[in-house]
Amino acid sequence: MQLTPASVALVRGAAVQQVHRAETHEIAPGAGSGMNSPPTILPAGRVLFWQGDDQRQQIEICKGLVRAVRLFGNGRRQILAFYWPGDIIRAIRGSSYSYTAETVSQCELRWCSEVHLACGPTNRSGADQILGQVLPLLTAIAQKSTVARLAWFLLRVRNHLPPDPRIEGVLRIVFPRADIADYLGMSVETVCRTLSDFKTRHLIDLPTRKTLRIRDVSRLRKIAQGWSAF
Amino acid sequence: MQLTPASVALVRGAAVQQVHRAETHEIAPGAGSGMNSPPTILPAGRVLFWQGDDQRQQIEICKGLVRAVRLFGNGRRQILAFYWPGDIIRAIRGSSYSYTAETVSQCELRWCSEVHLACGPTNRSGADQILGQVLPLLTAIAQKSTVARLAWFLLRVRNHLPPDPRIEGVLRIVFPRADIADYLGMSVETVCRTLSDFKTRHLIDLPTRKTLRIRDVSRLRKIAQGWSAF
DNA sequence: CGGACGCTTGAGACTGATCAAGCATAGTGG
DNA sequence: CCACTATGCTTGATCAGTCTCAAGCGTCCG
Repeated sequence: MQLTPASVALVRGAAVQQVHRAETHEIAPGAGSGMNSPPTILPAGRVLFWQGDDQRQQIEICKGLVRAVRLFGNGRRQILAFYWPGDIIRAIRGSSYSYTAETVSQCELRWCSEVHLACGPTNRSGADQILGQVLPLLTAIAQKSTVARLAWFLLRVRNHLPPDPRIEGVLRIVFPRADIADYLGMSVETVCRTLSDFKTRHLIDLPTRKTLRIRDVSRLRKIAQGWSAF
Repeated sequence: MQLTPASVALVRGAAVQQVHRAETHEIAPGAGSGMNSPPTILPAGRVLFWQGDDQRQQIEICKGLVRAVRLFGNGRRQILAFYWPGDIIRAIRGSSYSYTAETVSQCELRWCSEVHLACGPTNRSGADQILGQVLPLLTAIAQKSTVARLAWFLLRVRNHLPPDPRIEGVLRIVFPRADIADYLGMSVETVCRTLSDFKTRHLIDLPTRKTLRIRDVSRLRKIAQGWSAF
């Protein structure tokens, strides 16, 4: 059995941290030198850093998808944000309210020193960055129905999902359904059912389980705005 | 009719901002001088600053209660945090994801320059501060039942609520039920019902509508942890 | 004293979670 | 290359939890 973070989280107490740390990615060589390290390729399901770590590096995502997640003792988790190619992860240092970063898919990453990017256009603190992600999420979860939340989510990730090379206009869904569920605060079953509903209503297509085509953006927008189911 | 922020929010578009600004508190004299201004007393329901304002001052709460809230066009709102005596509000500058600050009860406030407090023990950015409030709230709303959320809330505010001078061990609930509802993402009716349930189960007392006595902290803690109703 | 507002309780409907079963897909080893 | 298996996905049935609508009550303030 391979230990994925999700399954490991079912274990309680100190053992969690132990196993967790065992599979943490070793920081790339030369990362602390002030120069950018060369890109690193990581498979899916690897941890970049743990919540509570004193993370002083920034991580640039060249390819792939990374999720920011809070893990709880009862096996549940809350995904706070997704990071897409071009994003730079700035960790929250010295805060008990930080998060764990994991690769969702295979990733090409670049560790870089904090100083190097401090003056760039993305000059925001890690807290600022996460807050910009979490505030809309909070209001979506607190105020929208599951249907509206999922529509909102699809519109948000639409511009980030990589296109499927085989069919024009089709996007590759790089995350499992469980990630959508743990991001939007709903069950996997409801995610599936609602996606099927969207398909039935010709809002989207699901050519395969891992591909998506958005057919009616404007109607999806209307659904995403309101509370009501449809 | 008196225009409270909540009722004004029912209006749409530009008019909202207009009326809103009309009742904004005028910044205390001398606030920008680098010296602390003398304490200011404000009645309940006044706005300290608006979401999107370029707020460069910090506000120390000497007495009373302030709420951080995001207002939406459809009349809904999401309360992000409460600030209690001793707290210092650091606004989020230059971010579209900032918030509005309003007095919940009569308040004694002190405007102070940002520099003055930059080296104190509360040396955290505004984003850091809000994030520390919002992350636990997000996970509470996303993962707990309404019952667990309310128990969690009561335990959180317990140490901040001012004691009622008349009866020993009784606290004054300074916020209306609607504030609890808009903070925890539930309806006012559910807040009422759940409080009544807690009373029936001897977890709390409600001597009057505005007073509260917590009778069984440990049982309340158990309820606050789990998803299950009781 | 009257009215407005906030609080409380009830009835009903409906959303969404849970449990359960079956199916598709990708990965593995013969 | 083909079973075989593990995993993730999908759909159905059921029901608890929570919202909505509605009505009544208490309290505060003019």
